Amino acid sequence: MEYNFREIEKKWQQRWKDTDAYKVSNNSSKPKYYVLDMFPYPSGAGLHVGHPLGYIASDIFARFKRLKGYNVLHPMGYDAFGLPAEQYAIEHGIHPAVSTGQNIQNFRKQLDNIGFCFDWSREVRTSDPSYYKWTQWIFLQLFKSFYNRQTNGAESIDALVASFEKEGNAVHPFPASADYEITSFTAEDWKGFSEKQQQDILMNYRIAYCGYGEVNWCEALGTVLANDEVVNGVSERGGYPVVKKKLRQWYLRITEYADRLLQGLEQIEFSDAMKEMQGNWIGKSSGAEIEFEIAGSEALLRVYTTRPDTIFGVDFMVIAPEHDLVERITTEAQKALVEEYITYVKSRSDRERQAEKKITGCSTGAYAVNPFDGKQIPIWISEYVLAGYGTGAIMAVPCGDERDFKFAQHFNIPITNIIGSYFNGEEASPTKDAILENSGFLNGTPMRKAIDIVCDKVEEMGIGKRKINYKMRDAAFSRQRYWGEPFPIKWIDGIAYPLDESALPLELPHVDSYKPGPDGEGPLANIESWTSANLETNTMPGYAGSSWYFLRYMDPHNNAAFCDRKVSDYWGQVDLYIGGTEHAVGHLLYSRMWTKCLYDLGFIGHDEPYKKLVNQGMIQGSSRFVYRIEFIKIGVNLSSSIYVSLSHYTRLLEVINSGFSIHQVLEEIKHLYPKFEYFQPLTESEIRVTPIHIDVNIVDGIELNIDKFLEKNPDSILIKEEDGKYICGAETEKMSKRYYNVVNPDEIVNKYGADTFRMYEMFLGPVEQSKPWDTKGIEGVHRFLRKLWRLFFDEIKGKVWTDAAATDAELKVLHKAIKKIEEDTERFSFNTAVSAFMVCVNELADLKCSKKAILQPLLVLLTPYAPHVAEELWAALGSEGSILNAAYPVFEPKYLIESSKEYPISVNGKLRTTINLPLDITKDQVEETVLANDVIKKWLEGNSPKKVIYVPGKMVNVVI
RNA sequence: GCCCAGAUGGCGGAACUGGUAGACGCGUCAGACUCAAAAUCUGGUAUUCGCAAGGAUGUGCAGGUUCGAUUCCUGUUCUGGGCACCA
Repeated sequence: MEYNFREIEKKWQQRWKDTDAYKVSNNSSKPKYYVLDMFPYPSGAGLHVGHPLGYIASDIFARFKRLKGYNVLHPMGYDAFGLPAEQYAIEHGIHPAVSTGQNIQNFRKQLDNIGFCFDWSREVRTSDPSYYKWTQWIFLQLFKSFYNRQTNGAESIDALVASFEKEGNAVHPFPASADYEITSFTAEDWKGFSEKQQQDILMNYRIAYCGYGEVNWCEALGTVLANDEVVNGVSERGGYPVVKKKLRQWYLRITEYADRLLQGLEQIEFSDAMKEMQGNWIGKSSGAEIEFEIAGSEALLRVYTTRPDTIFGVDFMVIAPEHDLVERITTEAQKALVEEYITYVKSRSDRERQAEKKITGCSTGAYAVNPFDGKQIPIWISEYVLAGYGTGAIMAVPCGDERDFKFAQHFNIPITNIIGSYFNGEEASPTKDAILENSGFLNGTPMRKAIDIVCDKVEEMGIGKRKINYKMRDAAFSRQRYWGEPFPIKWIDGIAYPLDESALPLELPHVDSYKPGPDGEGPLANIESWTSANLETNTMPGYAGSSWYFLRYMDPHNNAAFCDRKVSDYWGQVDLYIGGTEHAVGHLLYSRMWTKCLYDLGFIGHDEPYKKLVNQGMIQGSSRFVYRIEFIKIGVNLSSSIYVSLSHYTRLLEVINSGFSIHQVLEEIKHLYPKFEYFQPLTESEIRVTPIHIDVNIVDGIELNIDKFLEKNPDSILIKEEDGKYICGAETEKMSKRYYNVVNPDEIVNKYGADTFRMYEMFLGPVEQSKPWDTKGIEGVHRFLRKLWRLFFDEIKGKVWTDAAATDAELKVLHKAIKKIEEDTERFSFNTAVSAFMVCVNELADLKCSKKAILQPLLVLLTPYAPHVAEELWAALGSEGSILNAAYPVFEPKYLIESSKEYPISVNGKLRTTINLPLDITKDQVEETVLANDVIKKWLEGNSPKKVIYVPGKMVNVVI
């Protein structure tokens, strides 16, 4: 009997399906455990080998917990709204619902091949009206709520209205992220306001609110572009210019939750790195907001600084180019320059503005006045100051800040040194340890003390106040797109009204065209019936549905609520959440915020969604390149189909980079490929050798499969290496369709089986670690499973396992494995657990042990890792019931007790010999035994030892 | 540019709390079985000097702490992830 994995896996997958083996109940006497994967976006490229890494890990853990006696919730679904489906629709005219449905079917088939224990009866799809009904419903709750700073939580907006009617906004001043023309009003004011005014004010308090924000606008395409669709300042499609444009947008007031999101991190098990990333994203800082007078103007310049102590070192001010003041304060002389600079900045993304090393800026010609010494400070605009952070203006202290320093140097602005020898004139020093100099009344004061002194002073003078600032901004929550949840909002006379909850779901209407609507609006603006009903034409972003899906799994078919409170109280937090770090600051923050909102409003009983998070590494693709020679003539690419092998590429690159004439380069090519002919005019054009991604599946290692390549690219000329091979370049990149480096798990499952695939993905390395995909080595895992099989069945003899009693040596092997595998599984060290299985089976094979008493518990250990073969062999042993419900074996210490151990003995840290010592030996006895040893005596060379270091169970070191 | 992480043989990786660096697997070399191949089994395999016994070197790079550092500290290089409309 052979190990026929294809038959076995098919059989058990069918059996599990037929018996609903993985269906989970919301009622159980067992303790609960919730294992969740970040659900996938069902892309057209299908599942690639990177997806299952996390799924296999969570599957192993879910199965492990089940064997340990827990009621385990382990669901799966699809994050089905998103841009790619819409782009596909624009290009191919296929409705996103259709293509997404097909992709989901494909994903499901691929997932099923791997033998996961998902409870598919709980599947969710965010694009399904029965699901997004509740996304819309939750949005309405956020719209109808405000953040009460008195009680630190979300509350009904009705309570706010009641307070306004009684005492104006004295108790509830505008939130930090509000933007309204007045800052305070009385009860009388409120009652006198028009409906529109009242609603505008309320909008500034709502947790889900409407405001104005900048988007990437592409005039040529008439549409808003995602950052992803903008490459080097132009649209990815077509290469058209992209500029910033202000549009009406929905937002979530996540800034009000900044502190709670920060504090919440302390109670949850995220990695320190993850907590740090979230903390940095929130970016809490304390400092002061200070107002500077502007010479010859009524206007005041408000800056935020974390270092008020350096106020005498301010040599210039920088305000964001889009700052309101720019227009008011720019002098006549500077106007033209400033306008030119602003046009330049408009074409640049926030990222570029901060990343570029190039220093740019422009003086406004205006001067601010230092409130303490009256010094006139020039005001500049520069792209490195962003309008969205702080007040959009900074006071620049070049001796203390590197970027300010470089700016001052570049524009020849004189630098005041206030930190004495900490500043050497070569580079800035952000020290807080200096004693202040050149600082008026602060001279001689340590910087740390000066911070408070200046804060007190500005508050006393009424020109500023202490302020806590957050880097985090409110979350943009609308897209000018089709394929997303419609907002349940109606606009009447410029006022947003929520739809009645009974009208939900507000279904996404069919459109004839996915093209954008007028004035940057989304495709919904093209629908007559939609606009005439005054419905909001924006849709929600991709993260809307994923911000609460973990709750829907608990109660997926509930039509009366997003999740019954009793059910969410039973399952509570996700005990283990597995997913990539790429979601560190997006999804993970948003879902934490939604959870807190739902908690505040009393809909659920916990305010952090995830108890523990494990970040799986990314399985990267290993891309392959061929190198094409291209001739460029006045912007026209004269296409060639000559591809050079890697070493020639390196050589040509060298020639081109060292400034040789095109003629010489062409000669070089001719040298490689004598048949190469070129026309004289080419000598006036430019030549390039461009790496081009090719399908990894037609490359063997780094050697191109020339036949397959020529099949796809006929008429190509390949300039090969001397040995006749064409060698490709290689690079590690994200696995993606666009890089042609996607490896499909189906092929591997088909060749080696799901169990081998599962164990191999785990064996590759730690789950948390990123690594490029490589099938080298999968044979070893497959061999292990066949070896295990042979402990049960022989090709000739058939059944070889017996009922004989196990020996102590055999029990020792088993119990060692139980201990190691259980520990490793518990701490997510699945790769070492797989190794432990291999060691165990090798040892059993050496002992020729085929005894049921040993093999049966071993199979239970194996179930989470290789469930199909474990079930099959379990049944073969004539065991009762399904192995899925077996009890996890308990390791017995008595089989692992050792009386003595071989210790390494070192002299001064150098290993010299080993000695067998009893485990219960005392420190003194160790010293005595070791010093009496002949080898050690020799190494001591008559010296008396200074001390003997004995680490029980580990080693002994003699120091002389 | 900013934030986070990683770097160990020919390759993937192990070393859990500062204590024998290289478990386990791949590859490779040698051998057994075989007419032969596949499969399977046995042994070797960090580098270097040596016939050997044995020695020296060795965890990206440069330093530091320690009897002892892959592990801790400082600096640095490279690679990967994120940077607010990809998901």
